[in-house]
Amino acid sequence: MPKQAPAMKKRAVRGSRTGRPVMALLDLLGRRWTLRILWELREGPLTSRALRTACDEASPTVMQTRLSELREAGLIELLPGDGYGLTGLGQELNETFLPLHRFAERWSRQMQD
Amino acid sequence: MPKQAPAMKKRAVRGSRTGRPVMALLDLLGRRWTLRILWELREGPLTSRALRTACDEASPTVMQTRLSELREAGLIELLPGDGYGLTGLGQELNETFLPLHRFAERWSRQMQD
DNA sequence: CTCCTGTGCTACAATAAATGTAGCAAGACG
DNA sequence: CGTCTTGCTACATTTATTGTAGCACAGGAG
Repeated sequence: MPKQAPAMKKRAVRGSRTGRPVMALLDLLGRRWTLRILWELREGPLTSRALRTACDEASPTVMQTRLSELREAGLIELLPGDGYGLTGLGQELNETFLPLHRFAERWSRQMQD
Repeated sequence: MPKQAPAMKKRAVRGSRTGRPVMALLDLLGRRWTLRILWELREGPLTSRALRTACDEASPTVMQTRLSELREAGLIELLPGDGYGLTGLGQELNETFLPLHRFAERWSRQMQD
């Protein structure tokens, strides 16, 4: 079991060495399913299995990997009994993506023409 | 479904079949280097090689793949002489991510404590 | 207690994606 | 011509993701 108390010990987020936090964040968010997981949690906590179902049956391997990474990053947390939920920081990040839904609609419409 | 000209030809964006455009967008943005590319273009066009340099020497293979995908998605375009630049739609999307930089700073600070 | 069910999580082989190195054709400039 | 730089590709190696199966643990019935 990869027990690692402090965040980012063995595998730093790519770009974190550049000293530009936004690069580390972009790399973290750029991993498969990460954005989707945060998105699916926007309305409340979900169990790991409900999350897998919501994410089009993503494999449990990568799902657990992402959940660990997001927990290390302090964006989500495991609430005993309720599954996974956004932390305060995670909610803050998610609000950044709220305009994304509206944009996606416009984007999709423009792509069909 | 209406005719879709060049976009989404052989490999549809994952989630596009759900009919929820935001899923397709999240999948597209969730591919490696995609967010970073959009970010690096925020202040103006870059040639493909300058873009590779800016993106920590990402391999040309995946860089070209991403550039093609982003072009198909109508978010960037190849400006002869100036390299790659954001389209109007791409700029619009990028503005969605502007608060990300400020958030990343806060996030990084909180992670160090 | 035993038998369910659901949780978080892991092993492992197969497949898909990304990397690293090299190189191409086309255009601009000398 | 020769030498740049551009966008872009081939290909073998390495890494990430998938799919299937399963584990240990914690309630709730029965």
